[in-house]
Amino acid sequence: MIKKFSNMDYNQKRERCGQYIEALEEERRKIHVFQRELPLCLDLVTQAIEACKRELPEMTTENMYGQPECSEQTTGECGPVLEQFLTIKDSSTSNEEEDEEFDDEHGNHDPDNDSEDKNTKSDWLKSVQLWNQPDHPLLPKEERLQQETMTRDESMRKDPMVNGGEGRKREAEKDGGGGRKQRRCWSSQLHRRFLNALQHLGGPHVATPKQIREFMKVDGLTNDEVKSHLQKYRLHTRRPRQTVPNNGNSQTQHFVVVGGLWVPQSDYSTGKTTGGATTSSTTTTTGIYGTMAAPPPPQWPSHSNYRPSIIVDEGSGSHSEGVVVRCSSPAMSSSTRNHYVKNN
DNA sequence: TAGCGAATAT
DNA sequence: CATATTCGCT
Repeated sequence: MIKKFSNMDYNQKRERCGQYIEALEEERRKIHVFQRELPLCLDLVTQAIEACKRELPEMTTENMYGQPECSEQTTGECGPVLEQFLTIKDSSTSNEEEDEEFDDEHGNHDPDNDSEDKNTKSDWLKSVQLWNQPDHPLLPKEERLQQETMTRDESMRKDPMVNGGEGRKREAEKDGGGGRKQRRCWSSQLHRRFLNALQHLGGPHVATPKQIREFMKVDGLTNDEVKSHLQKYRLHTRRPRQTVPNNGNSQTQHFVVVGGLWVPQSDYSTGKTTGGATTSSTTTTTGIYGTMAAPPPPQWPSHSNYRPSIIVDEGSGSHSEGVVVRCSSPAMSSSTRNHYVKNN
């Protein structure tokens, strides 16, 4: 008798807890958009979720969240994350092609990052070490890896020189200017840092190569490389429109301003309860470029795969190193670089 | 001079 | 294509 009752009670409890977790997860999904503005908030919710889950070991162990935290370096303690992110592709030494993709949580498909993660096989077994500088005069220093979701697979990566050998040295100075620079391969890690930098600096059009480079804190990375990459990035993000035959589904994405942030309407409105995938990232051809936010041009192209995520505001004062605090109100464009896109 | 962006070269 | 390098400008 009693037993049965308590059992039932337990079940009820479990159910309630499950619901609670669901609710929390939903909240988390919502605020995920503001990840950069409210990192702690996100963290808190995440932790709450995890705590709840721990309490219910018996629950359908759908461990969706590997280890959501530390997705961004935002908070100060992380400090400058120096790593050897660079990778010089040496045609022959195959092993690159790394894709580690899964920085941000996996459990929920955030429409934003989603575009980035997709097409990646996320095998990242090979991963590691982007940009080997066999020279290794460079910093052996490295902080705790940030966006590593290393749970038990942290094994790899972090061994900067395990890959194919190749004893290239940087022929920088002396040489006098004969040889071209090594082709730098922007690994996804590196690119992600780049993206982060962009976000924190206010978008591809306001961040300057130098700032970006400094923000990334990737050793060995030069201004020119960043500049070049930025250029490419801008070109890609410029107008993703038209290109795709626009399959009749003129997705009128509306963006609205929330607390100074541009955000796709569908992201925070819609009372979607669980399904997550509101914005069916349609034909996001954007690939890795898609993740980025750009300052909303005077009139945003209504139907484009190009969706902004967040324009920094940088409220969290980690160590600001020249972080440009910029409010992304539509009216902002005026002042400094008022020419984003020369509307042609 | 340094930095940026665009154009151009590889 | 994705980088690298050059060029013109501020």
